[in-house]
Amino acid sequence: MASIKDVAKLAQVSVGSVSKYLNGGKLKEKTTIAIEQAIKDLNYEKNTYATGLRTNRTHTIALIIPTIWHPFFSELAFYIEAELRNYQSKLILCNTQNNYENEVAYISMARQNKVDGLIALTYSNVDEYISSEMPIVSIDRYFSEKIPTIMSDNFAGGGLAAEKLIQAGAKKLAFIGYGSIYDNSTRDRYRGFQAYCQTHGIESEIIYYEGRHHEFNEKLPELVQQIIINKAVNGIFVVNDEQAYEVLELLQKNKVRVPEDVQVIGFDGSQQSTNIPSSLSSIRQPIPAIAAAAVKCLINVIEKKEAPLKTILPVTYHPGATTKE
Amino acid sequence: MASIKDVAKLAQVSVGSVSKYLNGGKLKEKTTIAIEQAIKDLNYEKNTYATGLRTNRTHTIALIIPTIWHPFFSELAFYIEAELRNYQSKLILCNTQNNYENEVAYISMARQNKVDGLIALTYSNVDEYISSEMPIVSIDRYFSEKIPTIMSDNFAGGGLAAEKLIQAGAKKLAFIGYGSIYDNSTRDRYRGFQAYCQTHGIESEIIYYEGRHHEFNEKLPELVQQIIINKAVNGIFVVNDEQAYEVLELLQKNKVRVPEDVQVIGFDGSQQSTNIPSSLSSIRQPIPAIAAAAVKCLINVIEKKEAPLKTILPVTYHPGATTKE
DNA sequence: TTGTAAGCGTTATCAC
DNA sequence: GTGATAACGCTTACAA
Repeated sequence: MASIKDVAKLAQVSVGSVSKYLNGGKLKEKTTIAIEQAIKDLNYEKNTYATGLRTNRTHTIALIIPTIWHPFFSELAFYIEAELRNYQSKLILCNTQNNYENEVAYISMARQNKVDGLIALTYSNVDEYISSEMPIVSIDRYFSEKIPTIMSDNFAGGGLAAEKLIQAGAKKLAFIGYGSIYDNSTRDRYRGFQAYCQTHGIESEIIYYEGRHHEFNEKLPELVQQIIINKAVNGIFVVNDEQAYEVLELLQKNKVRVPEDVQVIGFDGSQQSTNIPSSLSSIRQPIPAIAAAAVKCLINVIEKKEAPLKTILPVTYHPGATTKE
Repeated sequence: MASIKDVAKLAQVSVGSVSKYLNGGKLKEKTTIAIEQAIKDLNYEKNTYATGLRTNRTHTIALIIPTIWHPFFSELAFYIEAELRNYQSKLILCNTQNNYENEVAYISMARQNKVDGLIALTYSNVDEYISSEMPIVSIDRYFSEKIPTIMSDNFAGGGLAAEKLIQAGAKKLAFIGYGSIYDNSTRDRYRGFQAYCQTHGIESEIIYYEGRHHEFNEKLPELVQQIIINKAVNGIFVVNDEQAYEVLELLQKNKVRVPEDVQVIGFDGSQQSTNIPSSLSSIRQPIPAIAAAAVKCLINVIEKKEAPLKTILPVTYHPGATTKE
């Protein structure tokens, strides 16, 4: 592997000049040409690690998500990676699998100088590991005053779901969902939902389980029975698409027809790039916009420029086959 | 950020000793304790870039795929990333978006010392960019004698699809698919299919389009009409799940009932980690095994140990709602 | 405009 | 066992 020294020698100039050339400095045309020729001849490529060691900038950022194996996160990762290319930066993928140790390990990577910064989507309490030194942007979860956060307008999304269910003829509504203690975004979903119902005098149930995914899933059959049988609910807003599919299945088991008897709206609306049919009505998060905002924000933090502490992006309603009309 | 020098000074030993400690060498107990204390006090972490510069090993590998925003690739990436953790290595995610320039850019990353090796899933003709110096493992595509390849048993999968269609009562079969000129894996799918049909005296049509995704998609409506209307085919094996969904949609438009009139089997069978209902019958690739084999193989190549040049892994049939019984 | 040389944080090779 | 020290490939003053 050719180094900058080899280039300098072949071009008969100094390493300083080659370095200047590589970093866009001004040189005599003759020098420039000689260097370019030498680079070509030697098939020279800059060693990232030497540069990183010297400059403390690696043009690599880490994306921390629960799992890439999920339509929402894979779409998000897709757009973030694409966006990073505009900044000549690479993406290190970190699946935490909701494992606290994994999260901490990945966050400490930043301290080892492996990455310039972090984009994190986590619901664990990792605050203490996030030093204020380290450039970080959070998606969906609000950490503290100092960490810029990008999120969808969950509150408005909740309201939109209620509105659409009512417009579609539902009379009695319910929200079903869960979230961690640190998760404000899912709370905002039902708060928006609730606010809409109160303002418009609509009967509604709120079922919010504070805890983990699988615990919630265990309770779900009972909850669904409850609101359908006992409460005569005919419009359900579910905290996310994944759980909405779960609810749909349970409704089917209970011989409830969707959308004839009960209508259902989910949240996320991440699409398959493939055309796997997605029939669920959903409140769609603006994933490309989230990705763009997160990357731009992080780059600004890294370069110590101004970055907005809170970015809230509008959601849209995406009708499917689980609502009428 | 504390460096090894700071640790040495605080522990009142030399940097050499600290380095030896960090890399598992033997030291007097007293020295060890002093170093451990200093590391703790200073919150010291090794600088990856200095190590990388010195050792030419970065514990980072790049995964090159068309797009992470696809169930098959996101499942693959999930398992690869998880597997890499066993080797203390990180994953850089590279979406080529089927763009040749992107692929080349990512491959050249390896030469810049940014990654120890590459796991590539690409159908472009990037051979020339892949120097023999660089550790690389290919998934699904066979490059050359020198590059280890991991693939599913596509040939057997094709045969399995034919067998299952026949078992389910189909009488006249067809294969529909496409692939790039360099793509042998999709070819093997129909070859296995064809071989089964010939061996068992089954009437079959093979439609294989050599070219790109979107071109094939344009032709698809015509092709489907052809085999349904003119050829009276009642069992279709489609080259992958994505296209199979496309075919299902076209059948529906043509008022053909699935599976009553025509049965369909896809290929890939990647599941959603979420429970989005997947109703397509499919030949499932063993994604976790592919991931494990690819990582192990790459690590061996990097460490200049023996690695198998060809690994072929068994597929399974995953019945859904698009076949009878 | 160009060259020289120090130094980034490690590892590794020597002596001691 | 331990301590100096050169070297990895690059950037960046500073000198020429």
